[in-house]
Amino acid sequence: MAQVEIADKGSRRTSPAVASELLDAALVEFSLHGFAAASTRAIAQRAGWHQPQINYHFGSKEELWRAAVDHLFAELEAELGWLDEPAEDPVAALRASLGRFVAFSARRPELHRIMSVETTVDGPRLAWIVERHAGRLFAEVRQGWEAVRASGAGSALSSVEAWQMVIGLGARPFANAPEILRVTGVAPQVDEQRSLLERLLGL
Amino acid sequence: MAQVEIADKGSRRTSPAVASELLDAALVEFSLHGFAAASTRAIAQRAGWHQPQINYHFGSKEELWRAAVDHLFAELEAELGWLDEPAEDPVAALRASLGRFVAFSARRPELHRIMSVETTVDGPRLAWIVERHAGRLFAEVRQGWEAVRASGAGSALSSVEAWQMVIGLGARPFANAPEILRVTGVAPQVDEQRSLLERLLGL
DNA sequence: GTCTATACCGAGATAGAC
DNA sequence: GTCTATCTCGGTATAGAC
Repeated sequence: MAQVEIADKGSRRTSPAVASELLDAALVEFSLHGFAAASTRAIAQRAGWHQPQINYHFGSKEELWRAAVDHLFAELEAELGWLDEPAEDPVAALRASLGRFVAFSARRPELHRIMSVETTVDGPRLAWIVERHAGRLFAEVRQGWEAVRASGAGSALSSVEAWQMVIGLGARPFANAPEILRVTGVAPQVDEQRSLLERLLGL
Repeated sequence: MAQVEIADKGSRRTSPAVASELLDAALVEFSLHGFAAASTRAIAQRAGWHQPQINYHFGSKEELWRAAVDHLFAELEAELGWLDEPAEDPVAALRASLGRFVAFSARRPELHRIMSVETTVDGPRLAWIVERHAGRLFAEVRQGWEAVRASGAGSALSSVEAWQMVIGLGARPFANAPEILRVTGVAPQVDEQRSLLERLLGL
């Protein structure tokens, strides 16, 4: 194979991008196998570096996980670009955010995979991720949905129901794409999931 | 604590239920941590037996996993009680099956947890579970949904979309209940998820 | 068939040369 | 900062007494 799978023995490289490359590799491994089953050796190998560099740059596997999740949510929020929108037309604003969220979920299935695997048991990582990221995300969705409903638009659904639909139909299908493909024979598509959501939400 | 956490040292028990008890414990551990991260020690301890008995009764961790999944799907299919229904009224039949599925998913969140954690990567366990169980389940749902649509009832959705909704809104919320509770402040309820699904599906 | 003891392996973390 | 070598721990599986 032409691709380098691991740093050559005896060779010595230097790069300011080590941490960044380790983060990207960590996201893939953590999302595919979960925190406990992912190995720092596999992460380092995927990034083309050595395992002890994880401890050097991040201190521990747990801190690497937190840094990777921070990195991923930062990417999502940059794409959503909230906070600055004055929301003149709440329906158009929510439709736009929804479309960006579905596209992001398809491009970065790691986010929902990590959420899903790390949130079946109520442990410290769940508490951390909700307090730091997911809670704020839900608050934004709830606010957007209530604005839509107050304007007279949207289906007769609570914000919790709307949230469940966004996650269950806008993110989960891409995170579990291998399953859906094998079971139904078709892979989920961004446009179809988005239009399904818009129809069901009445946007 | 009154509960025995592990067999007492030096004591010696015998039971025809060893395998069954190990299966139940395995379902909990596998669903909470995934196949790789679950440990056979923890499974045996949860059941009150010793770790080598897993290899004695099942041969390997992998075979224990398959036996546990078989056991779980058998429970589901017994509850659904398909195959014998002549489906005179397709809407009533699907409504009834849907209600039973949602109730089962709440009572046994292990099923969707295992599906979710084992189906993000397209490995041998995904192929096994789809060919042996999930594929048949989808075929039943598709058949039921197409009968509903042919009778003129139901929302204008494909059977794949209906399937995604059943999983995403009828099973996932209970599998990830800790997350939903922390994020939204409310725990998913059987009646609410069922009525939400019936509304959206037009049943 | 149940149990103790242990072989063997891969994990995360660390020491220390460079 | 990067790398090799290694420590320690916990994992599955197995051997063999009972």
